[in-house]
Amino acid sequence: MRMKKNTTIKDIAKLAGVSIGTVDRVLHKRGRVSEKALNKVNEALKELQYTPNPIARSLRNNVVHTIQILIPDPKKDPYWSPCMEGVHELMEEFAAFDLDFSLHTYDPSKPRSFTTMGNKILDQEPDALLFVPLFGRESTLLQQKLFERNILSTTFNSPVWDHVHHHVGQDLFLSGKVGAKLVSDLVKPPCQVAVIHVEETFNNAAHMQEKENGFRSFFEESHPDYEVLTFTLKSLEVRNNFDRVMREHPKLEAFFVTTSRTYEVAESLHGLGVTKTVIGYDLLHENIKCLENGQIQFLIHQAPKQQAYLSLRSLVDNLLFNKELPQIKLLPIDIINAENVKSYI
Amino acid sequence: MRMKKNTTIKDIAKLAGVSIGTVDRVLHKRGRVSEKALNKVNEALKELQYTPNPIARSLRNNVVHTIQILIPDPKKDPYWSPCMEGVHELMEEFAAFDLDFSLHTYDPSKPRSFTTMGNKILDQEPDALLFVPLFGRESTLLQQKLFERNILSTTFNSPVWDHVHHHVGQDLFLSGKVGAKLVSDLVKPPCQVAVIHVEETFNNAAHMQEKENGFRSFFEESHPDYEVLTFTLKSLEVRNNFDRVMREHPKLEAFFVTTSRTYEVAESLHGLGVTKTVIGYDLLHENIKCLENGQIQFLIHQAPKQQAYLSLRSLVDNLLFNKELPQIKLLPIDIINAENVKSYI
DNA sequence: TAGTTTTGTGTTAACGTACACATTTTTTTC
DNA sequence: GAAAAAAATGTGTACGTTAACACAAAACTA
Repeated sequence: MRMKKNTTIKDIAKLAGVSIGTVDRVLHKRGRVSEKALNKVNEALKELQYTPNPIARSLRNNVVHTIQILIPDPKKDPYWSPCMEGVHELMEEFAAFDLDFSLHTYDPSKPRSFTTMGNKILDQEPDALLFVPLFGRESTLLQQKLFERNILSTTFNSPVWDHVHHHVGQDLFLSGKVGAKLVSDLVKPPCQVAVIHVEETFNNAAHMQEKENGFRSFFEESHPDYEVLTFTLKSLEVRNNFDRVMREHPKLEAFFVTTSRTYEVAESLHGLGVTKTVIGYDLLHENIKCLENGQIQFLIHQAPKQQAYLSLRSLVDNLLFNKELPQIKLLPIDIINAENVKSYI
Repeated sequence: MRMKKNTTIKDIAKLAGVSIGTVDRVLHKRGRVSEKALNKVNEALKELQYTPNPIARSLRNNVVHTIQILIPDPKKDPYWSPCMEGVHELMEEFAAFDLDFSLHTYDPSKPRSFTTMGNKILDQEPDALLFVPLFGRESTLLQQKLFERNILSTTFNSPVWDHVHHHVGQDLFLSGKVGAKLVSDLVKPPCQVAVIHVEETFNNAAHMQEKENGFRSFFEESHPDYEVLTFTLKSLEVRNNFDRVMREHPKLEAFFVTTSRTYEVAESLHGLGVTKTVIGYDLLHENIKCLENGQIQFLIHQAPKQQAYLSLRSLVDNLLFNKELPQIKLLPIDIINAENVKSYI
């Protein structure tokens, strides 16, 4: 079945009775075309519904694009290791293209390391930068500099609150509500439930706060007979001092952990010999283990790998094929339990 | 912007001290190359890590590929309408390429209409066919003919059990287990729970049976104090005779509906004035409404749009860029409740 | 040894786009 | 109305891959 091929500038040129050079000048609005020719070309263009062939175009535009990537170090926090995978997957997929990737990491507990690496990257004048804006102030600053220097950029995971250009992530407020809904399925009122923020340093605060807001709003709006408490703990405190929390609040029935350290809460509870409801975030190895042995009931999957892949992909599609960069892409909030977890890994 | 470009056939030729023609003959194993030249080229190939530029290749291989698509008619069953979207999305994305798509539908309740359309498609000798193999026997037959005629094909949603070539779908057995796990979270033993197969005609039987098997296995393996009953009902029976089921089985606490007609069960229960747990499949409009007003607790998302998109995408990637066609791609089993549903639509 | 086939090799023309450059046509200037 | 300037248009080449083609050298025939 040899159907019609797509129309090319040659077809347009023939129909309009001009040369391909003239058609090209019309297409790229570079002037030097008489009004008469312009009209004829435009008519032909409309009649044949021309769409440029992106393949030929990118073959011709034979430039090496440099893309830099700046994400938190997976060695410091295993949450980021799927991002690495996503990035590498894309890099392999596009290995045959003239793209020059460089991958940098920063310490997720040290804003300074973010800024330092950011500046180093700016010096290299890349075509595009993908980064995780963990720290609000520092990220806004970087974003501004990128904008000034006309460097394309996309963020993922944590949004930059001031100047959002392009972002891939999740609706964190809604994510908190999802957690709340699951809690309300599992424990019945009246009772106390807790929001627990576990983090070495209380950075990434906005991120966790959004989740808490969503969580609380669910109960305030439609389930007032739950009492919601909030605890902000360091990782060490969870492991060593959790008995105090339980002694002081014996009526706590469920725990909503806003970070990937959910397993620490689950393990502490297990260590204390109590069986409570625990809901948290992310498919870390430790979390999955707790999920499977019943110490965690649900996890919310933030799909870091997909976030990294998709955000990088949109940059690549833009550079290579001139596809439009989407402003904000919100990924689904996946609910994970002991059964469907297998289908996610 | 000025880093090393990827190595081309020309670089290989220069390093090996031969012409690009010779290199090409080596790459495509078309003979007419002396042993000496072959060795030199192979060495150069290894040294420079050559990967062919897929863009230049597909520009050169300027053929119109015809791809036919055969899916159930969304007018007969709205479950299929996201598939349409997925297909159209891909078609737009690849509009600029020389691909000739044609979209055909069949009546999901009439195996004959599947076979008829299938034969019509075979007559056109397409390069590739994407189809939903709803009917086991008929699909196997079509699959065989496709194989004989060397027509590329991919299936999605329902697997062909005999000759699986390439398939995108979900693990239906696991899907049933997920439903069971959710049921066990919401209703406490001892009690009765029901598997309900709702379908006009009992086609697609294997599909539903797999889900039931998974569901039952969960309880048999680890939760023996639930009693599982199975009902196979026509849509009309659900609407008119559901009171009989409830009268005969007053201890039924939860319902696991294996098809997208979950809302019919939920609405019947609501009509009878009883509040029970209902878990089912798919993000139909009606199902979402029931989810939001509490008549359905959970839905399992089969991601028909993604299935259609990804399966078609793998065909396109193969034809256009010679990417390998994956044998089986299993998508995650998404759990949907009244909150996270917003993030999926 | 001349004539024929086989085998190895390099050259070249596409594919569709984009842009520099050459060439033609039109307009301006004196 | 001829020369110069400006504007409009056409031509050629490159991007990397592929395959048909041309041509030479070697290997066979008779």
